[in-house]
Amino acid sequence: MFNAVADECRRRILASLARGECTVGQLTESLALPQPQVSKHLRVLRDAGAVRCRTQGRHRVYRVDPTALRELHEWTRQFEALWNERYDRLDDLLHDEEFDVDTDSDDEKGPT
Amino acid sequence: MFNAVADECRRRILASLARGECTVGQLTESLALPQPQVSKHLRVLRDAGAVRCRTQGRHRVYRVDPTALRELHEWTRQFEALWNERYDRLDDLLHDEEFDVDTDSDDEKGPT
DNA sequence: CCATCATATGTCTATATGAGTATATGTCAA
DNA sequence: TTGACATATACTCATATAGACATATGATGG
Repeated sequence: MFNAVADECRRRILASLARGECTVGQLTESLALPQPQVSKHLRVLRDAGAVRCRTQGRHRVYRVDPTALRELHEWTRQFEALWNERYDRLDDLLHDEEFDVDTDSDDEKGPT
Repeated sequence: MFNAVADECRRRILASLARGECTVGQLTESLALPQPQVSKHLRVLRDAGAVRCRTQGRHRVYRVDPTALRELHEWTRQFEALWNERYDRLDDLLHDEEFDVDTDSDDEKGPT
C-alpha cells in the first residue's frame, strides 16, 4: 500500500478517482498517459487494495477503496502528537542545530 | 516523501523516532539492523525532510520532523469523505461486482 | 461468425535502490 | 599526536520496476 502511493502516476490516478469513479479510458485521457501504463498502475493499485473495479459493458469502471487509504491515514496519525506539540519548535531553539535553522525567527514565540 | 515511507525499514525507523529521539546506535540496536543500513535509510529520510538530527558528542541524535509527515497525513485526507460515506458500501450492492462481494448481505438496504 | 472497441498483459530496456561489506570521516580522551 | 568509538559513505551485487511497444483478452454489435 505504501509502495502503491509512492509513485506519482498512481497518486494522480487515486486523486482522480477520489473525485469519482472513472473508466480506464477516462483516466488515460485526463492524465495524458498511455493506456497500458494506466492499466498497469491500476493493477498495482488493485493488488494493494487501493482501488476496485467493476465491468460495465466494455468498460471497466474503477473507484477508490477507502479502506486501504484509511489505513495509510491512520498510520500517519502516530505522528499527530508531534505536530500538535509546540515543544518541537521550542526544542529547535534549545539545541544548536547544524542545518537550515533560521535562528533569527524571533517573531513567533509565546503561544498564548 | 511518499517514497521515503514506502520502505518498511524506514517506517520502523520513523515509528521508533515517533516515540522519542534516538541515536543511530540506538536505532541500530532496537531495529536489529546493520548500522550502515540504518545510516543510509536515515539519509533518505533526511533528504525527504522526514527527520532531522543534531550532533551531540560523538552521537547523532535523530528525531522526526512532523511537518513532512503532516503533509502525508493531509494528502490522505482527500479520501476522508469516501470512508465516511456509506454510499460506498451501498454502491457495492447496486452494481454487480466480480470480486469478493458477499452478495448475501441483505441487511442494509432501503435508504430510498 | 467477424470486426471493433476497451482493457489487460507480455517483453524489453534503463534505472533506481536495498542489502552487504569495507572503509572513510569525525569526535572524544589521554 | 594516537587510539577507540560513532557514524557516514563508497562500492558491488541483485532485484524491483517504470516506461514504451506490441499483442492478447474480452465484450458488443452486426
